[in-house]
Amino acid sequence: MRIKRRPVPNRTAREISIEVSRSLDTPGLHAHQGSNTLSAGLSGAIDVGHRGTTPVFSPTVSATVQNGLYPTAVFCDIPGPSSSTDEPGTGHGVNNGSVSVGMSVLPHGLDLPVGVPAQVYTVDGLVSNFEIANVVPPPSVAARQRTTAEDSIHAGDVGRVPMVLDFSSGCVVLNPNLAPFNTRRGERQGRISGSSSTGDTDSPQVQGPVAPPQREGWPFVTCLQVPLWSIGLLEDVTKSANTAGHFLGRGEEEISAYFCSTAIPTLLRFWLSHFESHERRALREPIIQGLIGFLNENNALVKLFRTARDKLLQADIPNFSIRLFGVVGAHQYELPTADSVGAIVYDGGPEAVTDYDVVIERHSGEPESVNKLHPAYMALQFPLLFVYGEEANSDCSAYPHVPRKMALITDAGTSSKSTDKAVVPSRQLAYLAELNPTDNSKFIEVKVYRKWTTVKIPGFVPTAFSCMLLDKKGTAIQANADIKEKARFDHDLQLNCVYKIEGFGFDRPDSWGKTLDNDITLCFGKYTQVQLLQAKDFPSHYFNFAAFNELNARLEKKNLTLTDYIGYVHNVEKAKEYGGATTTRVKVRNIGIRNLNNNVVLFTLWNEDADNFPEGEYAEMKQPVILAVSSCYLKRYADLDSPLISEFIGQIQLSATSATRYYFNPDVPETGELLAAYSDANMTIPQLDIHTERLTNWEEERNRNRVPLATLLQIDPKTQQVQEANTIITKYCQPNILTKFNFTQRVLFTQDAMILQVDAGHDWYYQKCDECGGKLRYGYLHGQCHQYGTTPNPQNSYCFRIVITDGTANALMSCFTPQTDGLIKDVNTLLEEVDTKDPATIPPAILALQNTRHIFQFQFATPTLKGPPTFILKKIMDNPQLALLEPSAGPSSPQTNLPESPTDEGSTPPPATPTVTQDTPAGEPTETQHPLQSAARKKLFVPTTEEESNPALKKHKKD
DNA sequence: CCCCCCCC
Repeated sequence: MRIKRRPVPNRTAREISIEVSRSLDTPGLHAHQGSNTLSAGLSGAIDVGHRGTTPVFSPTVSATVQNGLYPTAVFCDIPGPSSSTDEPGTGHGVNNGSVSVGMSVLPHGLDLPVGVPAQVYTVDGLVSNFEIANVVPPPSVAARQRTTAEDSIHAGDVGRVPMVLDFSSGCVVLNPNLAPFNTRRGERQGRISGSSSTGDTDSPQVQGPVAPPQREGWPFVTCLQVPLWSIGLLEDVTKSANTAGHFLGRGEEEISAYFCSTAIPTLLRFWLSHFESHERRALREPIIQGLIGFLNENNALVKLFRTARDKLLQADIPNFSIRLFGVVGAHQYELPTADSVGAIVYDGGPEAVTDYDVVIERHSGEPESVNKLHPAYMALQFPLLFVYGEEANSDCSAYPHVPRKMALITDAGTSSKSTDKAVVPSRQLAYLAELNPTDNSKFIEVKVYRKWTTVKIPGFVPTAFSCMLLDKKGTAIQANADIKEKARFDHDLQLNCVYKIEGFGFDRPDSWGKTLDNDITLCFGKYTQVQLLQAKDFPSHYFNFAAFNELNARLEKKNLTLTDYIGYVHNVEKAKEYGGATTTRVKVRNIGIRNLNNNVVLFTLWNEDADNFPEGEYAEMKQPVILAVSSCYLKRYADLDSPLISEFIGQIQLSATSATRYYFNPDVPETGELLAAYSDANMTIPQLDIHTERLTNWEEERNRNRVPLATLLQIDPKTQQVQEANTIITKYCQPNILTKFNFTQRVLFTQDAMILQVDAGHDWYYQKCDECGGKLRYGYLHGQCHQYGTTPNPQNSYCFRIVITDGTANALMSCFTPQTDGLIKDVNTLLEEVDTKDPATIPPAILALQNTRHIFQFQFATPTLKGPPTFILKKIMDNPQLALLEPSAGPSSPQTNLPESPTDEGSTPPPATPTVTQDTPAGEPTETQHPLQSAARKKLFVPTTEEESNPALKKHKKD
């Protein structure tokens, strides 16, 4: 039953209770005299705060008072017969105007004034007032049984048997002398409205619960009003959280009939566990047995559920359940009239739900529909033990049945007696893993590890204060508080401080945005107590890192548990702003996180987080920087402009959420692993300081990426896939420099190197199609890129290969036109000079390049299956003037030519792919091709291998 | 109560 309630301070409660008393006079209530039932004997508890409203008290109270034997309910400040019937002889009747109903469980001191309410605080800030009733001052032990036994209704029977429990003697006695009250049986109404206020003025006046119960002089009071469903739940939940969860859905709870008397011993044991030993001693076994027996025999709800169980066991009633309906609004403090609560038979069909509020089947067999708001249901909310509110606040909706607190809070300062006695059952320390939603007797000592504001989307409206807490064992749990409490908890719970926390509730985590994998979230509320500790030895971090290869599965599984990830900071982009006045304005900052296998995933920070990334701090840090990110939302981010296949499919993105926090070089084992691996790599292979941006300064440009050839050659030559090649390359690159990583084509290196040799085994020139750049083979038509009837205009191009050395290693480099400008004269000029046009015969002018030294700018050719990487000459940088005229295919002006022509011969240079190979001219950097670049790339960023095998992909330009 | 993570 979930009822949203507001805290009601005593003063307010007092005021409200007056209204209640009026409503209690309504015939609708008194027509059912059994209304006393639920509170009979063990009842009479005044539930104020628990429901956040006003005391409710049953006719039992009146009866008791009238009887004069026991001071129970006294409604002061409220004119009414009840007050006047309070007999002086009781000596306890009036106590500061409070209502006293309940039962003392004090082992001694039973001369304490009765009628002093106990006030208990629920986790959500509600105040529950419980009072003592049926207290039997020792040595008298008495109880009265109602004299009227006319009621054939089971539930009603119960209610009219006030029970007196004398804990000092251990006796449980029915009080036969207790005058029946409310004996007038109201005509059964087909429909009972709990809120009705009409008619039936004949009903005995019931004194409205009134006085806001105030605690005075009672060190400890409790109430034995037990919601039987709570009893059931107590056990049920213990046995099976699932059952309990189902059981307590929202609003209306379907309750299995399983629990009846069997749960009671459990309850009592549970209850007893909260007493001090000396108190417990007084609660001797006979008493317990008596309680059990009493509840079994007399509690209307026990009967109700027993009836339900019996019904359920009847095979001919297939669709049977009990429904307890939530009571909301002003009706919640109305008097329980338990005799109207029979077995609640519910047909199970949709019509049954809509056509009736509740269908009650009495033992007599007569069905009766009852308004959902009928106060009978309030009886179900009267807790015996769970004085802190099974209901608790609405934030803790998932476990409304779970008692939030067990401790009764007394006001020691005003206590006239027994102030030295411990009146608040103390909680015990529990580790987070030991917490149980059914147990509120624990406190925790935790470090505030993270805190954030949970938001609701769309709109990102703040809904809660949230934090993640760590205990000493390293277990983590999330705690939430209503957004209204944010300021307080934000202040009281400081990051990385340790606190003792008690008085919290439990909830199920939201299915989305789960930060943790566990099934419990703590609920903090108004009465959550926080105490700063000077504790040490708390773990510094809690992560549940996903591996790179797990990300996809998590993504596809729609696993809404947020993801933690760790790796090297690969690169940090600047924050970019998108959108504008007409759309959504958003700031984005992407950070590449690379793992040990050189897989890079994107970590995205949004808006303020994007702005607040500590760029300066990061820049100061020693490389490499390990970055651990937490609670990220996994998604795919399709960068349609990216030439990488993986990005077309959609690169996996770790999108920051409000719960996300990130940590540089966190003190976790993974950081050590990453750093160790990085060091290993450093020892064997020096880091490449790669600059992807073209430098405008010539001198800088010609010195850009001066990576020793020996280093470059260490790059795994077996790499075939573009992506793999990229990651291999990035492995040797300094983090935080590369933002895109299709380096195969893009990264330009420079080196001062000597030409050792010209490869004589390779043609030195070829005829290149002017349209596609493909090789024109002598004697073969090349019509695939020319309209029929047009004449190809082949151009000659160098394609000789040279072996260069920088002193560290030798490398093979292919030289195509026009990138050989500056190295050798134009190919056509040379052709006119040579004696033979045979491309296999290397002209002397080319051989003369041997043993000359130059500044080469070059890039990787497409990795080959075998052998070390080869390179493509991009530019001779000996001479600045020449170079300035050269177009470039560097990263800032990516290669754009998409030459076609099938690679019918792998060793010949028909440049058929956009990828550079040692046999392929690495660019056709004519400016006119640029407009085609983007579209072409979008269509064509497929693997080289696939492209080569699929001629259809190679269409271009002519379209 | 549902809705459920922003960007190119």
